[in-house]
Amino acid sequence: MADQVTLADVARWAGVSVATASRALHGSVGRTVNPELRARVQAAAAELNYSPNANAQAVVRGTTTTVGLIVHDIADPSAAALAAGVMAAAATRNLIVTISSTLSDPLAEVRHVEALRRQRARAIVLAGSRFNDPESAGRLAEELLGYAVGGGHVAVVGQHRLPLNTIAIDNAGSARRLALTLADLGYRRAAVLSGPEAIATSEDRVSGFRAGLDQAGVTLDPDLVIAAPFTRDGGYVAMTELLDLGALDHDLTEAGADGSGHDRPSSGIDLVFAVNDVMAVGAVAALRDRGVRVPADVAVAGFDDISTLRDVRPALTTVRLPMQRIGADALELALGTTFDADADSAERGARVLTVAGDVVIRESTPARG
Amino acid sequence: MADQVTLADVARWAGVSVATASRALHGSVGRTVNPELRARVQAAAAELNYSPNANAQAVVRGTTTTVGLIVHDIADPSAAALAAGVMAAAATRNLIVTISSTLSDPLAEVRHVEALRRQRARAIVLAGSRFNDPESAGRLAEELLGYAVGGGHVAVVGQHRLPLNTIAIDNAGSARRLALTLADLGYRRAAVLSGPEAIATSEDRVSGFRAGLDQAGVTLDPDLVIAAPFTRDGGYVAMTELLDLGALDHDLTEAGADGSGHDRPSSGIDLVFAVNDVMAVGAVAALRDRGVRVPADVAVAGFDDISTLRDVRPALTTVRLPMQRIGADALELALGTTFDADADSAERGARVLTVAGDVVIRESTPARG
DNA sequence: CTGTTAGCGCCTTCAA
DNA sequence: TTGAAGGCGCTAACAG
Repeated sequence: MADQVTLADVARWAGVSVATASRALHGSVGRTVNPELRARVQAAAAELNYSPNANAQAVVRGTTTTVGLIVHDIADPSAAALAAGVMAAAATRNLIVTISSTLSDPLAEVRHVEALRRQRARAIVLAGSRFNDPESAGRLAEELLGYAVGGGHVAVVGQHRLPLNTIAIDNAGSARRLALTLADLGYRRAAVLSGPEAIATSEDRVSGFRAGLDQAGVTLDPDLVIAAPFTRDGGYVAMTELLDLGALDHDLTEAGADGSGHDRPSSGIDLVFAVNDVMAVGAVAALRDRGVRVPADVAVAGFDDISTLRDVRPALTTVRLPMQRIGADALELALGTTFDADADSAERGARVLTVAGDVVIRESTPARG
Repeated sequence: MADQVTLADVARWAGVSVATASRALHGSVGRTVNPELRARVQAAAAELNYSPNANAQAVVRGTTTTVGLIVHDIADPSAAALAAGVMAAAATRNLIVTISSTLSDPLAEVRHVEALRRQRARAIVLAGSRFNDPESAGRLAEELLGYAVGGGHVAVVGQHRLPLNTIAIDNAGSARRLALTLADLGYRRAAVLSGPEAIATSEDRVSGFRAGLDQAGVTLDPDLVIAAPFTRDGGYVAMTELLDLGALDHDLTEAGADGSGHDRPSSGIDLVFAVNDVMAVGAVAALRDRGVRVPADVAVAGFDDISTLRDVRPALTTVRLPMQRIGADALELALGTTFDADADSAERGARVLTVAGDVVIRESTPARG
């Protein structure tokens, strides 16, 4: 490995002092340098293939040009959209973005904050799905607060109930409105495909959905809430389980058997709500594989309004969340506020932005007669 | 902003020297430290909320624990999958991943490599789609080589024809095989929806596809190759343009007008190849909006086999690329080899892995009678 | 305008 | 085993 070229090398080669070289290359404030010397320094730098050491700069300047983003899984389209938003906002400020995925490991979340803190990242945007795990939650809070007290800027996407800038996504309220709308359309027997119990986002959507149904006078049978991984395959498996439970039996047997013209007796479900679009797509696939028609035999709704899924047919009823925008806002929010350890949340200016989703009704949940 | 706690603070608080504190916390090689002292130091660190300064460590150690990944657009599912692979591989080595999107700007690619180089990133995985722009290509090569000569580890995904570790994706060959397979199925008049001309990936797929058709004795009318952005909407727009060109006219008018029973005369196309799945989906949407049935009226094929699109119907014929695996391999490849400036490509051990895609025929391109 | 001189926070010889 | 001191690459006073 060839040795790194340092500023001293450049200065020597150009016949100036390191101070001059530094000023010529990066221009100290107020200071100016002779054009001819500067040209010489720049030529030397180019000649020697010099690359300034950002770490050394960070040490002396006490700050970096890096921001950190922590997400659940970058392969999740929703997280990718958020990341794109953060990166776009970062680009306008000439900042570099470091991304890490927690892959559903609460401790990974803590480790990543810790790492970002060591790097002296200028800001951290934490969008890892919240976990319902008290221990890791405590350590996370500690780490985050330690970072913030040290002058770090933070924004949390999804409520962590911490005295930090937050973009709260109203999962519960949005799911509630979705449920109300669907009840209005005539749906009366729903099943839910939820994510892992440890993920609060999923739980909020389920409880909000249930609240909405309650409000509409529709009850949700607890046996019809199936937990599974947050993925497409999770949706497929959960839906299959639901079918094996006989949740839809009237459609496949009774309706055909009695031929009475009464379809969908109260024993069978008429609607499946998956806590995210990806799971919903998996559910639709499972239904199709079993010969169940959507929405003729059963309706399906999701959550997120993932753009790459906007073209699946039947078009999916869902709740739209502007993730890219949220990502950009999160970074701005983080960077816009400084943390003062001696003030309480409000005085300190920790701000909370609440984002509600838009219910989008599409083909997968038509009005029922 | 509260001031940062330094190692000196911790040492003072624990009543030891900074040297001892350093060794207690990170354990220098060969050196060992009294258990009791170490406990005291660790207690002090915890008490003071100490966070080691990774930048300072990087300066003195001359290396970091960061790897950089450069992609076209992280919101592109294909890139996100690659990123997930890189991150997974990085996690096993305790490395942090910095991601940046070039957003189709060739100069951004150069800037990002430059930034990563300053950060003294331990490795760079460059997967930004290659641009057919000689100037930026030259600067990119210069920057990349400068980084490699300085001891940096690099892997390039997609051939850059540089003496660097490369994971070559056989876009042309794969597209060729796709074309051959489709010709075998009976397709005779194809149109192509390509990406921006500056992106080599797109061009390779187009030329490979054309070569395959040629080999099968089918010609591709140059007027039927439409360039558009690499996105879903790009696919939609390009397909609309194609329809406005009258590429499908026989289906919508002639076939109905003459009622001769000869459907699909040689004047109309029977197949549309979009250079990636996302564009293909946009194309299908455009067709649907115009009342054209897929595959009954025209067949559609894509490229990438994006997992979230695996459930769209009709299921899309495409070429499968194992992006996640490629990402992981790319990082391993980069980290596994050291660059020796005084050797040529082969001696130096710059390795080239070629990955071919698998042609996957699905409902969108059934055999034609 | 330029050069000299302190550091920045940390690790690592080198003595003790 | 511990501590003192030098140095990593760079910037920012401070003189000249």
